[in-house]
Amino acid sequence: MRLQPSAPAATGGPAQQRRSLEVFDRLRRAIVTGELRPNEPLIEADIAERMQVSRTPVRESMQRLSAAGLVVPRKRGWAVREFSLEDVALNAEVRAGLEGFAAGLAAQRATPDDLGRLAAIHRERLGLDPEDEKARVRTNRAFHDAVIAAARNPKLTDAIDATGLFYFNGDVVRMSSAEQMAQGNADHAQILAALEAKDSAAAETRMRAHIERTARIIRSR
Amino acid sequence: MRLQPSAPAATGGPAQQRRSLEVFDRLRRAIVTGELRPNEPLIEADIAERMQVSRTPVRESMQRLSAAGLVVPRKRGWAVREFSLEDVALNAEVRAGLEGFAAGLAAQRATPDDLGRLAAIHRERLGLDPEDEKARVRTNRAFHDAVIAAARNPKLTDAIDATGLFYFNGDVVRMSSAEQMAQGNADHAQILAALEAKDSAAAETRMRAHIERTARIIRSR
DNA sequence: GCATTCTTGTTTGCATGCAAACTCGCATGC
DNA sequence: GCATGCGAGTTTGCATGCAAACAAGAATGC
Repeated sequence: MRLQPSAPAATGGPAQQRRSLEVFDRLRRAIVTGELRPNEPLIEADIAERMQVSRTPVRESMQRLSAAGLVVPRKRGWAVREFSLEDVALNAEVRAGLEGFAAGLAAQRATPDDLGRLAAIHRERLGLDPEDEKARVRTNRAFHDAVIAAARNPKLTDAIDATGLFYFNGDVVRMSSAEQMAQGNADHAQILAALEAKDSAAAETRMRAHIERTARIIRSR
Repeated sequence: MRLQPSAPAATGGPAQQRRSLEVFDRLRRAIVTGELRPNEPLIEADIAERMQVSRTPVRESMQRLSAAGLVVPRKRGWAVREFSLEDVALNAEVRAGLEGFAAGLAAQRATPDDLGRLAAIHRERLGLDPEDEKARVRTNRAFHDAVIAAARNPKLTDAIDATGLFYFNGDVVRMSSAEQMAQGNADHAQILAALEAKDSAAAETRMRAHIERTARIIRSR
């Protein structure tokens, strides 16, 4: 997940809300990695002590986490939001629509540079050791991000980021089998071809189908 | 804009974060209506006094406003985010993609009830006094909301809500002329027909075109 | 024995206190 | 005249205080 636009510059920033944002980030990470289990109640004083801050930054980060949909209000305080398989599938559907749309725009707007970058990522991916899970996830992300960036609409990028994730409380959904990886690469190749041909409709259709395939894999687990 | 999912039940709720959420809501309204001008710095103590609360709920609501993209961090504190015409146009593009996608899903999933509701809204709209600006805005919203609801994907609904609005700092973009209203109604009729025919592709295409038309009107102002 | 009220401890929501960071005007030096 | 440095006044970021809401168990009534 890309960081909120309000994240301060990495270095030399005004150190504005340092504690508050760090708490936000640590909690976010803890939730999406599953370290904090779904429905686990979040005790302010507890978190504050563990992170060596007062309750104030903890409370402020709760507001952000709530806005991001990662925690939900309880009668008293907050609890970790539970992401069900159904949630993930619904998200995947939205993402299919959004990323498909982005691919369609990218077909119209991608510069030769964009296309070169995409082709390079794709080539790297083809040469990958199938056992290297990390590299597979990274290059897959890179491919999708590059397509989204080529759509040249920052609002669209935000919207896609906001849908979040292909994980639910820590269990990353992965294209585990070798065939699935081959299928994914074939999809990417088709998408890339459509972008290079500036065929907007094809790019959209193929990206949508590519993500819907992933959604189906999730549903069938 | 629909309220955050974390909004408490209207009555009898646990009165949880009453002040904090009220401040959020009042500020949100003040920003989108333009009462608070773009780039206006937001002084905590000032707002707190005006709203008769302490700085704490003000600060908490800032976190939410920031997450919603309505305020941006300054070197010191926060300022009202400026929505440029360009921002609105980019948003409209995203919305065209999302609502088009929603219409496509709605064509597959709308119940007879959904279709009845939509037809009723459409009929009401046709009989409207063209001078009744409020009713036009309201029924237009109702039509779009009904289509979105028929897509039966709450995440999609959230994503559409999050893109926000057709206003920028208070200036609602309206289909001002009579022709524009007629054109809008003709679009709606076509969309409705596609939904009734369960023609997903047509519903998507027409909804997308309908919103892109609005975007073009915005751009040309 | 079961339900109901009372009691006590926890945890929140909000207010306030305080030091540090920044702003801006003014004075001083060149 | 322009730049640089200093100091008073804001305004923030975070810590802490406090009363009210809630939860859970003990005591009481039936």
